[in-house]
Formats: sequence, structure tokens, C-alpha cells
Amino acid sequence: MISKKTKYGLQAVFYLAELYNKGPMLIADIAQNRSLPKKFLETILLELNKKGILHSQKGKGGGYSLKRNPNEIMVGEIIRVLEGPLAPVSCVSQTAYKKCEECMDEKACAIRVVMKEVRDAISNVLDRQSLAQAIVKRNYFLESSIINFTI
Amino acid sequence: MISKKTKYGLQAVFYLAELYNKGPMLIADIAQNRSLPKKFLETILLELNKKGILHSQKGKGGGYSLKRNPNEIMVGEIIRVLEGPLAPVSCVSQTAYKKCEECMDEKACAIRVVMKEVRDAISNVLDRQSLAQAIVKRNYFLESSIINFTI
DNA sequence: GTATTAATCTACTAAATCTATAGGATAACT
DNA sequence: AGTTATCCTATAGATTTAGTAGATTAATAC
Repeated sequence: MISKKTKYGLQAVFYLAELYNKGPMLIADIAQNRSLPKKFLETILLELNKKGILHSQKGKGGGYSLKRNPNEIMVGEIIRVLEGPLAPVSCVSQTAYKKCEECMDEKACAIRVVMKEVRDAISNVLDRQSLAQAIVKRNYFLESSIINFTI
Repeated sequence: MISKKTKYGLQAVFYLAELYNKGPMLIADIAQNRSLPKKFLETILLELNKKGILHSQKGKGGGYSLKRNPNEIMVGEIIRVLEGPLAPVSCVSQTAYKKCEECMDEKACAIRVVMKEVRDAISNVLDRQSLAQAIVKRNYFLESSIINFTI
């Protein structure tokens, strides 16, 4: 299960993606709009800023906005910044490989074989799907559920 | 990343899978053989026992063995017992659905749409792969790496 | 250049979870 | 009855999570 921090960050980023090109948004406004704890969100957005996902502007008229087009930011990027590697075990991570401490023989590890497949499966979803695509998909489901309701 | 508890449990279960039909194994032997902390392993195996993965026998000649054939135990089962639901967010879990606390409107959630796909991708790997299959796959890789080495 | 605005930084804390270990109870076998 | 091995409950230290407080820095407006 992903942490609240990651969920909050994703919520904020999706929010900014929907308002892309509408100018910077205040932390306070994002927090209020999405019902997120403001101070906590502050540290999350700061991290996303440092990792090149967001752009910030201080002072009046300032705030946060996406640094790149929502079409060019993959959901996996956000997850990696906030949650860490996608891989279920560090020994199959592509971006942050590390031998498992307790592992005696990596080659002879059945867990590793399975988890490699899991990592790839997760990556195939998260690294191929942009923020924009996710929103389109969400809107499609939302749309069809409204139609079902009104008929 | 999965916890050490889950890794230890998987190691033990794979070990028992390889020794299926060779009679019960002692916790102490499993722990020594796989270099796992014995007392911790004890609580892990107990949990797997209660959830119907393992069979135990007390007294002399006793120990632990798989309750079912390694072909019939999916890796996903073990993960669910030790780590919890496969889903990255509880609102897309098939086995343990629960509305996310911080969520305002599930239908309008872009995170949910993406994470549903992730859950399915993970499940497609873990719920279709038995302990026996994973071991066969591991042996195949091991085999071919030995061949590469000896040539 | 001063006031205002809004992000940045440091540091701290409460609560929960993880990683174990201790020690006695229970059951099975000899 | 004695031995063996799992079962059960409790506990404790370390780490992570979730969040807050308060001062600092930078940009803008006047």
C-alpha cells in the first residue's frame, strides 16, 4: 500500500495537471480544494519541486505549477519521487538496484524471479501512463457513469 | 518494497516446496538452512499455518510442511497473508476493499484508475504463478547461467 | 525601500509499524 | 513421565509515517 504522502502528492499533481497553463496555484488553495493537510502538503510539493516535477514561484502571484506538460510526466515518476522504487525488492530495481541484505545467492533466489516480473508489470502501467492520459481515462469512466445514471 | 517478514516467509515456503513429500521440517532447520532469525520465523510460520498454507506437527518427528501441493499454492496467497492486499490503494483491492479515508469522490479519482491497473498487473503475475512454477523458472535461469559459465 | 506575499528550510514530536526476542503453555511421540 | 517441537502472549527497540511550528528567503507591488 502506498503512503498518504504519495497519495497527497498525486492528488496535488493531478490537480495541477487539470489546471495546466492556468498559471501557478497556491499551496493553500490546493490544500483546501483537495482537503489535504496544508503544512504536510508543503513539504511534499517542495520535494516534487526539487526532483524536477514542479515549478515554483515565490511572492505575490506565485505558487506551484507543473514544470512539464502533463503529457510528458509519467505517473511512475511521481511514485518514484515520493514512494521510492517501483520494485517490490531492491534486487530487481532498475533505477535503484541494491542487493537484498538477507540474500545469500541472488541467482538461486526464486523470490527474485517472481518479483522481477512484478516490477516489470508495475512499470508497464506506471511508466507508460502520463498524468494527462490518466485524467482522460478517469473522465471517460466518469462520463459513462453519468450517462448510465441519467438514462 | 515488501517487508523482511514477507521475504523470510517466502524463503521458508519455497524451501518447503522444494522438499515437498520429504516429511516435516523443523523451524530450527529451516532457519539455519536459509539463515533466518529463528524466533521471528516461528511467528511467521505460525501465521502461515493459521491461514491454511502450512501444516504443522508437534512433538518428535514433527515440524512444518506445505498443506497443499506446491503446484496449487500461488505466490500471491503467501504475499496476501504476510504483507496484506496486493492493491496499492485499498479502494481497488479485490480481496479487502475499503474506501480510502482521505478520498472525497471515488468515481472522480484519477489515482484510483491508474492503481486499478497496477493491482491487476500485479495479480496477473502473483495469482497465476504457483510456488512450483516459480522454482522451475528459477532453476531454468540458474541452469543456463551455469552453462554459460562452464562453456 | 518597505510591506506584503508565498515558498523554503530546520527541527521536532506523536503514533504506528517493523523486526525481532523471551518465556511459558500445549500437544505429540517414545 | 520425559522429551521434543510447535503454540501463544507479551514486550521492547528501531524505524518510518504523518504531521506541526516557526523562522528565513525571495519575489512582487506600492
